[in-house]
Amino acid sequence: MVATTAKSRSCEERRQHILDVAGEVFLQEGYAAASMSAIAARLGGSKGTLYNYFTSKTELFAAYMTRACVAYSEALLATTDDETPLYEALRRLGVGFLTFILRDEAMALSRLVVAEADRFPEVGEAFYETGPKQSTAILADWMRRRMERGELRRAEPETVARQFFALCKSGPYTQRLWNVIPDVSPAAIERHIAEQVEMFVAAYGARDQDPKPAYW
Amino acid sequence: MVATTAKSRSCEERRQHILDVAGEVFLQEGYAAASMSAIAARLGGSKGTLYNYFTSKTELFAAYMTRACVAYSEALLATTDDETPLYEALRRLGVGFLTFILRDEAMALSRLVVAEADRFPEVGEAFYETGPKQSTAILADWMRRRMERGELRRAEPETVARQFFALCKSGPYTQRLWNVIPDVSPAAIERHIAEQVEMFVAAYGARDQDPKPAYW
DNA sequence: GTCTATAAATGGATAGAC
DNA sequence: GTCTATCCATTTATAGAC
Repeated sequence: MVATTAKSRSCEERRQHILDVAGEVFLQEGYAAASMSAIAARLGGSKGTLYNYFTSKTELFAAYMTRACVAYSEALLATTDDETPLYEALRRLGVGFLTFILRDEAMALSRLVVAEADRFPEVGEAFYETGPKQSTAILADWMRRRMERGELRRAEPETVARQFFALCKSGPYTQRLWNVIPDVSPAAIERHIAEQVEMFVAAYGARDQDPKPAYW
Repeated sequence: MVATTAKSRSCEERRQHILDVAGEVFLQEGYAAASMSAIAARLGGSKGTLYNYFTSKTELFAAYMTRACVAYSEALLATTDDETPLYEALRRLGVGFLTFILRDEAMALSRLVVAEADRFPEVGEAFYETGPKQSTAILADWMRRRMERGELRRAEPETVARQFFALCKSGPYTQRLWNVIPDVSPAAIERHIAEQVEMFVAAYGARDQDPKPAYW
């Protein structure tokens, strides 16, 4: 059996590899500035091959974005559990979420979605459906269980979940989006989340239960 | 005295007019897809003229963006006053802010800033310095005065201001950024802000003062 | 200063050899 | 299926007439 190079694998594998490479260029250059020539060059192949897998640049872009958005959404589910005390659980959730969306790749994807949502409505749609919508639903469920256990005041769980995410995205994340700060240290993430959890619990925490730990 | 056409005014006026027209194209097409030819065509002039005022496309873009960001920031100052009761004042602030950033032009500018902040660091910088930074400072001052009057709990005013803005930007604004909702009605704005003010006051409102009005 | 015309390069997309 | 070569439109930027 002859050894196969990375290029001559199965059709589906090669297609996925093209999406990987195209994604790098799209994330770095943006849709309009990313050229099929550049993608083919980085791929090591030719434009002809590219057009053999995708009939146009728009199709290639849409294919990459939908795949990327699905992958983006599959990371938050692991951080929610029902045993950890409220303060610590919220802190972990916030740190995990903020760390995740602050990765270079995630930032670039967010920028691309925002930039092209107008001209490619299916991109914004795919991102929302697979990312924020599911994350919010998962967190809302978690909030609802904490409410039923009397740890949080009764309120609309969806709204509460959205507010928590919004608070996490204030500060460092937003400033990174505008590129006014170069990088965010883990310590800065912890500090920011601590502030947000503080406010969140002040608003929704049940008064006589699960008090703020003494070591805070 | 001969009548002057719109084109033959003073050099500075003409320059400003070019920035107006270029801005329309940049906001609609994005930086990379906006061509100097298209701008010249919409201007009614020629590319030669364009290059007489700006030596390159990047210079034209940077000039437009810095001007646009300055204009963007001059709208929030009017809505803060110290006499209105807390609930009503926060509601007005929130509705005014959200209405402002939801305008088509403001949305397009935000998209462009986020999209190009990486490739044009001065754009993100100009936007932040003239917009969010000043807005936050103004609101923080206002929050501090409310704290001194005992209407809000003591806390870091800057942090509190950022949190309030973040809450306003959750929901409808974010969903418009991703283009998953077509438009936001004034009623939807009021409803969203009411929810956010509710949470904000629950977190920071002084317990025994300025209670939530009965008609809420 | 503003125009027309054009240069020089690059874009997306295709044809045809192998 | 993948390559080389090429078409044709469009891009940024410039040259030169008026």
